[in-house]
Order: sequence, then C-alpha cells, then structure tokens
Amino acid sequence: MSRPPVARKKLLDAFIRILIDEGERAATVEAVAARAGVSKGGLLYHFGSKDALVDGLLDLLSEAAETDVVAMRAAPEGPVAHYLRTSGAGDDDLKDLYVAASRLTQEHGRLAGERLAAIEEGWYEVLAESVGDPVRAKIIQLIGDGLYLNSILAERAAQSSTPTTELITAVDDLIVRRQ
Amino acid sequence: MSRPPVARKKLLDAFIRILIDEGERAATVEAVAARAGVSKGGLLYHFGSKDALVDGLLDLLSEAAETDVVAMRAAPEGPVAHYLRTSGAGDDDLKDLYVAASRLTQEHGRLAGERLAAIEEGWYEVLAESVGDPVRAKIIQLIGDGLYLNSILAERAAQSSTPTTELITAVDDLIVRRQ
DNA sequence: GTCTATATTCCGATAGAC
DNA sequence: GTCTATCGGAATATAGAC
Repeated sequence: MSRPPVARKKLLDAFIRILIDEGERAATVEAVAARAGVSKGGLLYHFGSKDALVDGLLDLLSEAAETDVVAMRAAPEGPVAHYLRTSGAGDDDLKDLYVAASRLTQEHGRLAGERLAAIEEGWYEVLAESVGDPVRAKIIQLIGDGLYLNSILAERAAQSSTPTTELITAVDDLIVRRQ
Repeated sequence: MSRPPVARKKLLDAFIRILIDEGERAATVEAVAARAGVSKGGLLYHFGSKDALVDGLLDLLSEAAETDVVAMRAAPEGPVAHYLRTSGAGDDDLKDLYVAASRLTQEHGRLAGERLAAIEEGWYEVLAESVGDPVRAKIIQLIGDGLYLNSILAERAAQSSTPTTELITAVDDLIVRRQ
C-alpha cells in the first residue's frame, strides 16, 4: 500500500493512454511498453501477463471510484450536480480510468464488467440518498450514463451538444426539486 | 434493392450474432463463415474483405433505423414512450443491429462512429418535434442512451433494474407533461 | 531489472482446384 | 459458388544473455 511502484504506475499510465486514444486492439504489450519507454520484456517483468496488466488498471479504477463517492457526498453543489458534471467531463483521472476500462468490457468482460457494475451501484446509492426517490435516482443515473456514452462517441464524430450547465440546471429543476 | 442476396444475409446474421454474444475479437471471418455454415473462402466470395462485411452490417443498420424513425412518428403511445421502450428492449432487430455495430466503434471507428451518430440525430429530431423543447428532448435521449448502455452491460453482471414501464411513466410525468 | 531472440498461435487474404 | 492450402504479418509469452 505504501511503497511506490513507480515503474508499474508508468506502465499503467501508458496502457490507459493507448486504450483511450487508439482502442483495445492497439494496446498490445509491445505498444504499451514502447510508450512507457521500456521493452516488451521489461513490461513483462512487472506484469507477468496482459491479464495482470488489466487487473492492475481495474484496481486503480476501483480506488479512484471510492474516492469519488466520498467527493460526491461532500460536494457543495450537491451530489447530483457533481455526478452529472463529471459524467461528461474529460479532464479527470477517474474519467480516464473509466473510459479505459470500458474499452476492455468486450474482450475482458468477466474482469471488467463486474467492476464497472459495482462502481455504478456505488454512485446509485449516493444519488438515491440525495433525491429520496429510487425512480428519480435511476433516471438521473441514466442521464449520467448517457452523457458518458456521448462523450466517448464524440471523439469520433461531430456532436450536437446542449451545454452541460444548461442541462444540469434543467435536470435539477425538472427532476430533483419536484414534488 | 429487390433481388434477394440470401447468402449475404445469412452471413451478416452470423456476424451480428457473434459480435453480440462474443465480442469483436471473436468475430473473425473464419468464425463468421463457420457459424453461417460455409468456409472462409465461401464468405470471401460474397464479401471481399472484412471491411466489406462491416460495411454490409452498417448498411443494414441504417435501413432499419430509417424504418424506426417512421415507426416512432406513427406510434400510438407517442414517440417518447416508443423511444424509451425500445432503447432497453432486447427482442428487436434494430436493437441487435445497433449493439453489433457498437461493438465495432473501437476498431472500425471511422466507419461505424459516423453511422451511429447520424442515427442518434434522426431520433433526436423526432423527440425535439414531439416535446417542443430542445433541452428536454436531449434529456430524454440521454435517458435512452443510458438504458441502452445498461442493457449491454447487464449481459455480463447482475442489474438492479427499475421496471421500465414505471420509469417511462415517471419520465412522461416529470419531463414531457411539464410546463 | 531490462534487453534480444525465438517459439507458438492466429488472423486476413490470395491462389487455384473442383 | 464453394472448397482447401498457403503466404505474410502480428500478438502473447518464454528463455536466456547482460
């Protein structure tokens, strides 16, 4: 927990970057090693297999998600606004980790799918606490999922985007502050 | 348009099934051919390359999406309910095509990404017409995207699902019928 | 710890028989 | 139209030198 595996971190960062920028198929162990500035053998000393590399990324993601749940609860703007704002935003460590992990759901579904589902449930609990009603909490989470989905598809194609602040205000007005 | 390329259709069906059930990496030309009951060479007579196979699937998807936009406008339950109900449903030709195509966005992003974006825009136009307000139309579409995302992640892990009918009623009440 | 070299497997595509 | 055989390339992983 406390000793700094700086080489592992550097390799995981390279893995994340390639997954986001070029997709799962491009994230070969050789490509990851090259981006981290070492050789294939050098990588495989720290991570004995590609599955070990995937596990390392998912561990990092679970850690970051737990931190985010704490941040949601403490957010001055409220959990809902915090959740929606970060769902579509791009300059976030957690977002990078989440996008990278989502690239792995097809080929490493067993490993990545369950992890992502657990994270979604953590967010749902906070939302349900915050808005009181389970159906409305679910709706808000679906909107967040939609924002996330759009943000990854927007990399490839043009996006007809409603400004997020306007959207958050509308959600707050229509769904949260409604009796 | 009118001559029935039955062999091509059979191959595309096999391609779609493997993409949905086993992911992009499993959908090799040999696996698709085997599932369709022919050899690799047999497939490559009809589709000269794997990219041609991808193109064929996307053409099928675009056709089905255009039909769906017409169905949305004519739906007795209204466009919004029709859209939300089919976003999460599984026993639909269009849904299968959409899921299969979404498996290709990583490795064939140029081809698949633009196609999916165009389809999303077609749905958005009908929603915007129906609810009048662009922001609320966007919110409804995001909920639909979220339902879709959950439906594909639910294949892998357990799902804490609010019944869809209850959710559609809530959306209709909170977002559509609201002044 | 990091490297090179190699073994193995597998995919897409071509060539040519039937 | 459909098949088998095969080439060329690429990816994971291992072995062993430094």
